[in-house]
Amino acid sequence: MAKAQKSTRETIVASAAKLFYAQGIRAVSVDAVAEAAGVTKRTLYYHFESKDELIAAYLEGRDQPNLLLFRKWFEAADGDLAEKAEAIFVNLARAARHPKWKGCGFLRTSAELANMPGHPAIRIGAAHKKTFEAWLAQVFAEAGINDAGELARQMLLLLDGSFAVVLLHRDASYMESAGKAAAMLVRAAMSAR
Amino acid sequence: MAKAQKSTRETIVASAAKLFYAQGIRAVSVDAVAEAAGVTKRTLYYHFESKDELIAAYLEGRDQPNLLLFRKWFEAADGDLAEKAEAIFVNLARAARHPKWKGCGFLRTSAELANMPGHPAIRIGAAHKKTFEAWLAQVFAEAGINDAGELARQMLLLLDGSFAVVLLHRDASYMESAGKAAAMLVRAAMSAR
DNA sequence: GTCTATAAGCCGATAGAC
DNA sequence: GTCTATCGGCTTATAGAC
Repeated sequence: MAKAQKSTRETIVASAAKLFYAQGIRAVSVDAVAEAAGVTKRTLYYHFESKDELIAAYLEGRDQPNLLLFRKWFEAADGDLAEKAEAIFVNLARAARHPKWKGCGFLRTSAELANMPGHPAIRIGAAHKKTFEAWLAQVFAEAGINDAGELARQMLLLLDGSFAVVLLHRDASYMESAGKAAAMLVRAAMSAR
Repeated sequence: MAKAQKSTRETIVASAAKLFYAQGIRAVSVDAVAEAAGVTKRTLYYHFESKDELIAAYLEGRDQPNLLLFRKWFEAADGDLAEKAEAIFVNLARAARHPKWKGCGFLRTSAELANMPGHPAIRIGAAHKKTFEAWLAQVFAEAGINDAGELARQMLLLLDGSFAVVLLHRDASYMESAGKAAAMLVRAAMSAR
């Protein structure tokens, strides 16, 4: 019952996540994160060696929650494999219509840090997407689809494409188009099985 | 024969484009752009009211060249409609393997400026993608495809998805997967025509 | 572990001369 | 139209007290 009080470190990461996602990595200063967390900058630098480490901690903290959400949407959906796959996009479209939605934090960070390919935050983002892709591939393979890996890649491309396009146009209906395309590709793979 | 010498303004935009694309908008200072262009900051601010205006000019200058490249790739490809569509992805994969490739400047800028939805640079990026989508829709419609608009949207999603995913993983083979998915969707639309 | 205070430098933008 | 010089503020990160 009694939930452990958040540690200072967790408070800082939570504030960083909120600000980095809302405004972007380079647009948010360490000062702003410290102030939002209610600690001084000195305390923040006691817990994190650098801003880069804080960025990495922000994305690290989003990895599992995001993956679980996608799985939940998939598993909760009725219908065949194509409909369950499409459900991810439909749910995402609903989320994207919220005014605070600003795309995918992993992709936006990798876009912002494109000139630092080895940055820890980019590694974490890449690992996150690989985990999602591997989960999809497993689901498709268990359904008896032949080239499950390729289908998983294509669905990932549609998903990340919809993140990018919806962010640019602020039109969540692109996510529904992506879902329809995904469903069509799944059906084609099912019938070729 | 005699090619007009580049105006100061053009020189500045060219330097800005190089630096903004290579390093990101917020990572590049106005000082750096001025120095790369070989002018003082005062001169830069004579030609541009603000950094935001300079960012907009950078993307404005990329609009037509990028669109023309995609059209060229499409038109130069042999084969049916599906193969011509796939050719865009194959050519893009080749470009993406160049070490200086850093994704799509329009999408990266929109990711970086996600907290400023009305920013002129985002408007220019959105218009650019809409023009591309409209061209695709026209090509598909002329081929007699029923829901040409929806197919164009799906292909745009695959294209922009491949920009994002290839930038994150530094693995251009995702573009070839996107191309295969696009070809499959085009073929499905062709046979349902 | 958390504080106050500050270093050392870079940021976007501007003043005024020519 | 381009220059030199500089503004005030913000940046990441650190020193040293408690």
